[in-house]
Amino acid sequence: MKNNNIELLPLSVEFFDQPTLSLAKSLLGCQLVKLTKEGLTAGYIVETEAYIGPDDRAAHSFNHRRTARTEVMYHRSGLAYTYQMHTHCLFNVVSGGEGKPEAVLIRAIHPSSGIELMQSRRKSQQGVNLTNGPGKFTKAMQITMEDYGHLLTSPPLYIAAGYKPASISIGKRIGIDNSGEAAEYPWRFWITGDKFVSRHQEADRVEIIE
DNA sequence: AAGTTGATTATCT
DNA sequence: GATAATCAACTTT
Repeated sequence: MKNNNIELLPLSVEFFDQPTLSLAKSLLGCQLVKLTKEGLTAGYIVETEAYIGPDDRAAHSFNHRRTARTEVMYHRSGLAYTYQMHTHCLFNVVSGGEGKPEAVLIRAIHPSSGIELMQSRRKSQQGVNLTNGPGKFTKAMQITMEDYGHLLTSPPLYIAAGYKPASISIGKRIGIDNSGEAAEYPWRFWITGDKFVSRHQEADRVEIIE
């Protein structure tokens, strides 16, 4: 068995030029590709969350907190925003365009290429635990702070076309209990029924794609 | 000095 | 499968 990656070509930068909520949905089913010296890893994006600052209390850019850390959120759509959370690195796609600090957090991927390499990076885990969480797939794909600010249209890290999900579930975001009413916004999107989704909560709504 | 989440392991069902 | 306890780093003020 081998992994052929013939079709893993980057999407053009225009893809990222759409409203954040729309982009969060459009990213579902796309592939996230990371190229390293050890080889290529890729996976279908199966879970995303939209963060729409400065009015979104859960966003790092809430209240226009423009700092060294959030700086990249104020720039062009399609850049990578990575941030460190204790031992984990979390990965976001910048959206909203120049001057609007918005982003889409990628929470889970479904491996498509380089699975053996991912497993070697996460020895103790197998099956869905390989990549079913925002800190898990970054480790499996070796996405780090070095990717901060990288435009996602070229190696070593980019978004490629994937497949069109049959059904998208929509619900509340995860892990933002302290964010007031922002915690209720239905800004989490996942591919209905995919095993690699990080948490199985009830959807507020399910959209069937034609 | 305070604020910020997710991964892992263990335990019990 | 679900839940609870525990562990770990960096950014901003």
